[in-house]
Amino acid sequence: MTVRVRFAPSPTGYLHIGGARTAMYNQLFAKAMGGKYILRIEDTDTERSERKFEESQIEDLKWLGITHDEGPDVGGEYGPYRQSERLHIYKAWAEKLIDKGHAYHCFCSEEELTAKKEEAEKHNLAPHYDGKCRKLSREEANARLASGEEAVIRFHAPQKAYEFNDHVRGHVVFPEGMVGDFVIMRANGLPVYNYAVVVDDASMKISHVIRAEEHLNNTLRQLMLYEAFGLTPPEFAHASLLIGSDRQKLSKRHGATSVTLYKEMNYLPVALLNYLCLLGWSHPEEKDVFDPHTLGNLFSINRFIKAPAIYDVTKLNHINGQHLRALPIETILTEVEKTIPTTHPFHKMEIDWKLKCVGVFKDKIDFFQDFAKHLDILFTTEVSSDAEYKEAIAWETTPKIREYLEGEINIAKVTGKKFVTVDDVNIWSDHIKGELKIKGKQLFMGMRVVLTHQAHGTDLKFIIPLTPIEVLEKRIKL
RNA sequence: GCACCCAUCGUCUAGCCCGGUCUAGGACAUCGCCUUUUCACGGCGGUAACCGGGGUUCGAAUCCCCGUGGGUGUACCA
Repeated sequence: MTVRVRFAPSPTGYLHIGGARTAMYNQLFAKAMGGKYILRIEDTDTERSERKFEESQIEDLKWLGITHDEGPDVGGEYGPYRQSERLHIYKAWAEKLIDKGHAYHCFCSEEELTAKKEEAEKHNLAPHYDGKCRKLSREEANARLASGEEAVIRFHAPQKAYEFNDHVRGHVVFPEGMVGDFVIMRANGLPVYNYAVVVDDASMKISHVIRAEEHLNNTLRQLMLYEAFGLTPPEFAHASLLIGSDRQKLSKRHGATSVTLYKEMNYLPVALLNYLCLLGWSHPEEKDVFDPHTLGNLFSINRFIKAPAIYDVTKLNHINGQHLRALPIETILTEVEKTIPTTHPFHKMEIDWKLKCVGVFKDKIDFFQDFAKHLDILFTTEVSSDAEYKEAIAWETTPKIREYLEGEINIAKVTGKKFVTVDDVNIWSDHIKGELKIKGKQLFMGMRVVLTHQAHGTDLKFIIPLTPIEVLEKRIKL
């Protein structure tokens, strides 16, 4: 059997991270099985659907590297891939259902329906449709339709138990009577989700449906529909839900939930994917930093976890740092430069200097934009106000260090040096140790405080050779 | 209300299907130590979990039942 899977978002907003995860699982599964991954746009909710959201979702998917084999933008032999363009199919299939007696037109008004529903709820009964219009003859229904009366098409739900084997939930049983006759075609001629999904999945030859657990209950209606059409349902895998720290389904109020936002915050797409992949699925070798795209056959549908996962950015940030550090130094430079203000002296430096600079600071950052703030130690002449700095500057040994270093820096300046070298720094500390007899904390902190105006920071051997001599000169005089 | 699903460190999880090798492993976070003394990276180590109760069994995180808690669904939304 050829594996065909799909991701079917509604273009009612930006791509949600939960959706991105589902899309990734589908694509990964298709790749592992040598199958096809299809993108279908479920835009039957005309009130909320917008083309711009479809476009932005496709763009975000592309940013994440989740590319589809068939879809509205790339075509394919099972199109169209937008539900709004498949209306004739839903209509035709609905006619088949009516012919076979599995569906019927329903003329009940909304008021009538809500009244009955409230009544049922009052008696603690399931608010199922009572089947009033089911009793209408075909002729009668057609006559009312011809007279211009509005009607929906309802599916005659069989009253019996259904069961299926879910790849992550196992054997799931839906007892008899869970749902009543439900609407499959609205009065405006548009199909309802549970129906459209079945028609599309069947006609697009979808073999496996991998989606989030919120759809588990929907499977019942879909099973009924497959049965009525005389079709074999696809295989199902309901992955656990992504939830917030309050254990509720992840939504906007939980903070950044759209992929677009992560893109704007400069997250690495591979890091987002990596983190999302691990929420509800585990690597067979227990790896936690990897590129999901390279998983290959390692991606197994058997490694989904049933329990919902709380989405928490802390670990995502760490993974982002891991992926960032693994990047070639030239790439980091390019990305980092984009985040530094254009007027910053960094941009005027030589390429070798920049590369060295990135080499020194990349281990300290999880995000490209964190780089810029580390640059202060190389350029600023401001003085730290923290207590440790004040303490070190007040030691009686510190002025001696300052005096000696001032001379050294002047010599360097006069000889035309733009930067001092690592060797210079080593010679300085040797001199201070040997001639000035200052050692230990007084030595290192003293040098640091005098040369950087800070009590803490990266190893002096790395930062001093990167600091412009004019900056050192200014600092030493203070 | 009813139906379905779920339940291992604070968080993500391994182990559960095929009971013993689990005094429950890893990662994030946190705490401590190490790396010519500071920050970071890294390394080492610590704190920290099988929801409760029954049962089956020589033996249960693993199998069964009940309870509790949480979630999802119950639309002419998807």
